[in-house]
Amino acid sequence: MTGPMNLKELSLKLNLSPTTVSRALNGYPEVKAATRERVAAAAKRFNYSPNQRAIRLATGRAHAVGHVISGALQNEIMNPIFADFIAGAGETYSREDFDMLLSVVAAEGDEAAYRALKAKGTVDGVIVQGVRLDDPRIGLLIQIGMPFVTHGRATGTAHDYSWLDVNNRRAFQRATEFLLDLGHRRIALVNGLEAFDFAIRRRAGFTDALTARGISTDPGLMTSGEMTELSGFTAASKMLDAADAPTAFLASSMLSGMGIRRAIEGRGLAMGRDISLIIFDDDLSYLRNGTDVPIFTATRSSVREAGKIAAEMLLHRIANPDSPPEHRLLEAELIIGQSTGPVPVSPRAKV
Amino acid sequence: MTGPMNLKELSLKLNLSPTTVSRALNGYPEVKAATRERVAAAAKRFNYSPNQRAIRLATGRAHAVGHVISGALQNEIMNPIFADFIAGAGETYSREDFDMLLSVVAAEGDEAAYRALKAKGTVDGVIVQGVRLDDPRIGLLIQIGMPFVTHGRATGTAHDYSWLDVNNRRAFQRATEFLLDLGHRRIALVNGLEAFDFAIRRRAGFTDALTARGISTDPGLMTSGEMTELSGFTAASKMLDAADAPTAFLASSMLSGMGIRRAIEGRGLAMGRDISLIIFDDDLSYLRNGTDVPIFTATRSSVREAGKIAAEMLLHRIANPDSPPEHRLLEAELIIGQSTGPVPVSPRAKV
DNA sequence: ATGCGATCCCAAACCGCTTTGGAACCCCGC
DNA sequence: GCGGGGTTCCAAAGCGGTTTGGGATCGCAT
Repeated sequence: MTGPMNLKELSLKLNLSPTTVSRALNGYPEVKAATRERVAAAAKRFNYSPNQRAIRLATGRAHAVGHVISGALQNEIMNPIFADFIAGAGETYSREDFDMLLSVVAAEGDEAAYRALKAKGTVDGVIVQGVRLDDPRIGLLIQIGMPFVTHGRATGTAHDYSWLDVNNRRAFQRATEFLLDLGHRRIALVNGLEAFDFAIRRRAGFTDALTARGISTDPGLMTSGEMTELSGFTAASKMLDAADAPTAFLASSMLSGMGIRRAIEGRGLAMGRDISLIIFDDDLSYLRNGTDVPIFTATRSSVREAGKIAAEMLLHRIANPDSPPEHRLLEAELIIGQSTGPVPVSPRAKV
Repeated sequence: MTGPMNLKELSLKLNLSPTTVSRALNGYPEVKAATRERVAAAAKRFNYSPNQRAIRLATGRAHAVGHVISGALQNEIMNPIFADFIAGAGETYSREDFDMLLSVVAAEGDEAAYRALKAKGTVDGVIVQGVRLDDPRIGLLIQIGMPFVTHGRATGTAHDYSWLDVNNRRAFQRATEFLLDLGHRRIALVNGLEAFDFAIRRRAGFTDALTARGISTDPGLMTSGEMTELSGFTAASKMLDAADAPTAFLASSMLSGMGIRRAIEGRGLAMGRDISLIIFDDDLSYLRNGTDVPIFTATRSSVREAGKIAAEMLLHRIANPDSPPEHRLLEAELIIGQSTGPVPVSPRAKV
């Protein structure tokens, strides 16, 4: 016995055929209960675990799903969000005993990557992250017949497909309304890159809330960029130094929110008193919004949980390829922290 | 022709045996150049790409490597570092056409995960991240005969094994010396969790430099914890408010450094003038240390690059299982930014 | 012509599992 | 005592490649 125990050896020891042993272990009905137990016991005793490579060839299924991380996303803030999303999805996969394949490909190499996954047969389906406006990947995956679920919707796509998304529009609408209710009128939006669909929806929610109250949107109060601490800092700095500065900010991420806080405090102002701030909190496992009491007022939705659910949807889709596409829209909750307060009565002193 | 083209079909079209076609495509010498070209052309024309499942079974190799993310690491700052490391490793894998398997397992479930990877034969080797003191995984992997490379060394292990590490000790020693040369004498260390080996080495480098100059280490100036913004903030706040506060900080991560900066600036002090700060910069793709000019003085070593190299080492190891273990020690470079300066002549006013 | 080593190609075994199409056996009713 | 219907098991044919062990064919020296 050189290599690990295999089916044939095991069946020899049991004086059974490989067929029966296989069936016993896989729960097929045509095997006597007593035999099944005998087989199970032997399998455990000899530490038998079936060779996945053989199973995959025999069944024609990869028992694995792929996540393609394209270069376009590597350099952006998506990265830490990806990490948590993947961790969440990974939980589902281990529970269901699926493998997770990560493909890191150069920018614009994603189409080839999906085609390769299909041709080589290494995965049964894929999860698409970082969805853009009218994302071409959706059409491609439908065309090559690869099951998939997206995290985020693609505005402008005619196809029907399975997606999981957080209600970004509603989240930012509520956050804006909350600030309006506190008396704020000059509210700034520090958005993520508006090449991504989620950012567009967030802006829509923001402007929705403003126009509903008859407040005109000011282009000088809306920026879009990578969601980093530095970009948040520079965007907020510029706005705070301008005439008619905003009294409140709405930030698309925790990291840019941290930059905005620095800009606020660097001007001798107090966050939550002089200037209010609401962030979108992806509930990242290493970027907690405070320990007990939340620091930032935030619209929160766990991206890790999203990963978990998206993976479940995909596995369901793989098991039932002909079922109609599913859609899941998660609502973000509004968490009241210490970064918001009523608009100051007297306009703050200019710096 | 229902499914994708396979070897047999292709060989029929070419009037060749599957053997010859296989050999032609895989570059074996016993096939005439003309035939080889004919085969290659046909393969391309019919869009043939060999079924990975079949290759894996036939060759007995998985052509994949695994990364096990254990629960112990999911919640900590390791996470974003992991992400970049994995992205780097992923580059190597795609270049070499290997698959990367990510297993997310519950805390303490990692041993079982490694055993399962071995038994099921889904990977040819693994990369071990987040190495701890005398890490038990090293012995385990040697015992079950799974090729591996670690990112970080495990002090206290008797085994010889392949590792890649950054010279953490030297990096922190140099950083400390740099601060000493600037005249600082009260230097604080805000370290990562000292359950991890890298943190222990960093502390060693720190104390090495101090004692070499005859400065005694002050336990009140050394903390260890998760490398988050908040933990950096609280640690620095406490130290700055104490009598005999430090004039300089050495932080184990960008994130905790950002927290320290906030504590400094929140006290009306200027970073780089009143208080100096050096961070360890993992050069994370979404946490850049400034765009043009570095913000923080830092010891920098790209964790992404480390991932790339570690993956290369592992693939080499898989291809040459009997080669002796390799060791790679990367040196961090000292980047001078705006967060350090000579110690202030007059002790700063107490807050 | 004959022998002989290269060169080029092929038939068939094999990797370790699943799955199809029976076979053997038993129980039962008529 | 025999046909029919369950139950329980098995032999063998895949899955789609790789790899072993030759078999032709050819050029060339003998």
